[in-house]
Amino acid sequence: MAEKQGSLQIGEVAQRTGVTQRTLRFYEEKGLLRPPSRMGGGFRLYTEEDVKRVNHIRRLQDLLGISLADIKEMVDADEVLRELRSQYRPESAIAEKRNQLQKATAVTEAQFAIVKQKTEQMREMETQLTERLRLFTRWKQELDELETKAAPTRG
Amino acid sequence: MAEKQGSLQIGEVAQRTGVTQRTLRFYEEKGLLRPPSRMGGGFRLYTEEDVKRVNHIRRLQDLLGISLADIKEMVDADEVLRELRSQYRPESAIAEKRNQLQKATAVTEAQFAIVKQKTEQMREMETQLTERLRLFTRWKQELDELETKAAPTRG
DNA sequence: TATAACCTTGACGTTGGCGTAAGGTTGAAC
DNA sequence: GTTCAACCTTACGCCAACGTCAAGGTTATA
Repeated sequence: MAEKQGSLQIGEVAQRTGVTQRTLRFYEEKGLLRPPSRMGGGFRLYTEEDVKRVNHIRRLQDLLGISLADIKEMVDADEVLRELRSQYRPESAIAEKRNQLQKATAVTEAQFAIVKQKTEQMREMETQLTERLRLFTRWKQELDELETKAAPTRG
Repeated sequence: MAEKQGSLQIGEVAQRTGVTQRTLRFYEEKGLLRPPSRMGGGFRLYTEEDVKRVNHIRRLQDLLGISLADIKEMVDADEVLRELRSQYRPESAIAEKRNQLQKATAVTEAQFAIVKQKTEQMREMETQLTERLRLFTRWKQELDELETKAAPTRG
C-alpha cells in the first residue's frame, strides 16, 4: 500500500512553503491550519490545499502586515468558501448558508478595504520616492559639474 | 520669556502623532529620532520636523511592515537628505558629500524596490478579492432565486 | 508657597511569532 | 532486528516593540 495519493509529510510542506516545521505546527495550534490527517504512527499528512493555505497566510502576513489572529479570520472566510463550493447542494439549511455567505462577504470586504487603502498610500509613497530619486540624480550631476568645471586644485 | 517658538513638549507630540510618550522616548533610544533639545528642567522640546518624522516612521511601519531597525536606515537617509539640503554650500569635502549622496540613493532605491514589489502583489490580491466578491454576490442571488421561485412552504 | 499637571529616568512586564533543546516514537532500509 | 533519519510532544527561550509602574523633579497658576 503506497501513501495516500498526494499526501505530504511536514518536512516536505516546510520545504515547499519556505516555513519551518515549527511554524506549521504553530499555525495548526492557532487554528490557521485545520489539523491534518495522520498516518498510523501519528505523522502529519498534509494536502496540496494545505500548501496553498500556508502560502496564502504568508502573503497576508507579508503584504498586509497584520496579526495571525486577523489572518485567521480571513482564512476562516476561505474555509467557508470551500465548504459552500464543495457541498453545492442546497437541500439543507439555506438560512445557514446565507449566514455563512454573509459573514464571508463581510470579511472579504474588510480585507478589500485594507488592501485598497494600502495600495493608495503605497502609490503616494512611490511618487515621493521617485521625486526624491530625481532630486538625488540632479544633485549628483551638480556635484559632477562642480568638479569638472571648477579647478581640480587639490591633491 | 515664552517658550521657544514652535517647540512642543512630549505630551503634545504624542497627541498629535497618535503614539505614546513611551514610544517617543523609545524611538529616541533606538536612534530613530535624534535627541531633542531640552528646556531648563530637562523637559524634551520637539519641533514640527520631529512630528513629521514620527508620522513618517509610522507610515513606514504600517505600510511596509518592516522592522524599526530597517526603518532607522531609511530615516537616516532622510537625515542625509536634510543635511545636504541645508548646508547647500559645497565648499567642503565634496567627496564626502558624494559618498553620502550615494548611500542615500542606494537606500532610497531599496525602499523603492520594496514599495514596487508590494504594490504589484497588492494589485494581484485586489483583483482576487474582487473576483471573490463577485462570486459571492452571484451565489447570494442564486440563493435568493431558490427561495422565491421554490415553495415558500414554511412558517 | 502650595498644588496640579506635566515631565524625568529606571526597571520590570507583556505579547506575538516563532526558535530550540530534550527525550521518545515511527518507518524504511539493510 | 537493528539502524537511522524523519517525525512526535512538551516546554522553556528569545527578540521586537512597546506597556506599565514607581519614585521623584519641574512648571504654571492661584
